[in-house]
Amino acid sequence: MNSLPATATEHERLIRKLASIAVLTAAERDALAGLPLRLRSIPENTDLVHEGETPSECCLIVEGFVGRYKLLGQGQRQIMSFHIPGDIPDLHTLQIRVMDHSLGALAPCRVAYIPHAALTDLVRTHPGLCTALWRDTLVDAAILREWLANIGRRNAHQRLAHLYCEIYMRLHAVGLAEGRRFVFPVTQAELGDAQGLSTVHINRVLQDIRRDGLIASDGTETVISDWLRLQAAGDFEPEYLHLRPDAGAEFHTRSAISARVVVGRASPTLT
Amino acid sequence: MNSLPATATEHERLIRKLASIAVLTAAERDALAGLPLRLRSIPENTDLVHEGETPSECCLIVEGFVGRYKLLGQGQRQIMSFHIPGDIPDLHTLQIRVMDHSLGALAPCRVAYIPHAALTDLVRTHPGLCTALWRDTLVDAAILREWLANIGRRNAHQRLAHLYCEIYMRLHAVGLAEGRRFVFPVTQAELGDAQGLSTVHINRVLQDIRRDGLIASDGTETVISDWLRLQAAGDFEPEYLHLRPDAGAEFHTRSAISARVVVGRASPTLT
DNA sequence: GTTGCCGGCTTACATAGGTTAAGGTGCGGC
DNA sequence: GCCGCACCTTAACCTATGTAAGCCGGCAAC
Repeated sequence: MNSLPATATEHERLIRKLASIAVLTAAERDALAGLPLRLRSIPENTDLVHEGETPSECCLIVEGFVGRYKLLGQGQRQIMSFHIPGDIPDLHTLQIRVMDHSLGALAPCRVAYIPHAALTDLVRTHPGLCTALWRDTLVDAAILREWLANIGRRNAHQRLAHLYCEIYMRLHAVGLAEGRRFVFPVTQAELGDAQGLSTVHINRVLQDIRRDGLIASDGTETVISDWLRLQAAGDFEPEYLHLRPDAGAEFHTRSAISARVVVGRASPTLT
Repeated sequence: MNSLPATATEHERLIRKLASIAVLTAAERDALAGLPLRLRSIPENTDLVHEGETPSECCLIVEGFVGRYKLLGQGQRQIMSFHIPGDIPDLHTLQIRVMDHSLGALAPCRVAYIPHAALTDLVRTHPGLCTALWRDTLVDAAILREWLANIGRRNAHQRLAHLYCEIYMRLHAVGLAEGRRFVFPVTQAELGDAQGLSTVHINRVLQDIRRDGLIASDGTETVISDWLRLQAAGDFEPEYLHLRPDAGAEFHTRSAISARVVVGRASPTLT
């Protein structure tokens, strides 16, 4: 339950996300800002939606961290994507009614539910938003393809390095990274289920990567210690994220980040 | 080059495919039948489109077999999907201009190119087709998710069994399987690149699967010898394909298939 | 303050699948 | 009728990663 008042910030999350992958007109931003939202808090390790359901609303993640996963025959779990604030991980239910997988909160979340009807109205009256939302589902698929390549053809060290690069860039693009620092509240077991590895091996490799000075973590936050070497280690090339060239720039002015940057001379440019 | 005359059959392929995942009105079928197509023959091992390009047409596969792949840093290749006649594997370029991967002919193909402009007109005038095409890209993504689970969490035997189940059902749904028999013109090296395995291991496992009497092949054609055990071996559940319940039924009347069914008492029902 | 649990960490051992290399087969080209 | 080239097959050996088990520290519940 836990109903919270809907303030502008929830809509802002969505607008930021869509603006990171598409150009939005003022009218389109207004239309998005007018969407009816029903807010809820979701505790950790709870499903937002699960396999087999045919929801009549979509979930906009406002705060927290969500994983898309399937449970397989032998009790194994495969996590197929991570979702961050601004994402609508079940947007596809607009077109494909029945969920073929589940969405679970990996950290405590605030979620805004949007009725399907409101979204279908929106895309009917604003073809540009139809394009933007379709595009969003396609970017999701592009990320999925990269994950497939990651798991299919890269070794454990490359996989993890690649994943950290991706998460960092996506958080950065919606203003959720400060310098090279961000929170990524995922257990080693979850990393294993996402990467097709055992938690023991995740632990081994994570330690290697930290020992090599590529990433560091102080409890809740993760820091990229050497962005260039991390990209090289992960064979990472960000084109597949299809971010607009300046995505996230507005959240990362010199003054905005200087306050909390702690490690290194982290510059906000991403090359 | 090799321009061929456009007959009704090319449009029919597309209509069959979309009808397998969505309900089409007569007007929508007509609109699809009116699409301008530019036909070409593509030899084996040739790219239809490749990474980095920004095509202004989409490719409808009329005949043959296409693979979507990426080349990774160390010269490895990951095949991310197989595409069959009726598919438009680069439909996403309508919304995301630049290709982040390549499409290559795994067998000699006949391909019909459709100008982006014709498709954007189509979706503007026929919202139902916009829905159907969006849905098509989402079904593609659903298949991709299943592949991720396959590669991430299943062993080589399960992966291959699962793949054969999927290919069979997809071909069946568009009328390209005869009983339990179909052509799947893919080398063991390509299977390896699709499944994240070496070709040596593909060979080992394929022989096991044949020895166990799950599939058989007589040169160019593949036969599913034991559909129930193959599904069990692959932990296969077809919901993720989001096929309409009767997809393919019209191509598989009793008389239509009985002529060429050879192995077992292959019945066309899929349970 | 104690208890219990979860998440991180370690170790010892086991195996699925990779690598390399070589021989076989069929087929299109000359 | 032979050559060369894809593709398949087999073998020997190796290693990345899995499995099973247990320890430790922190934190929430009582």
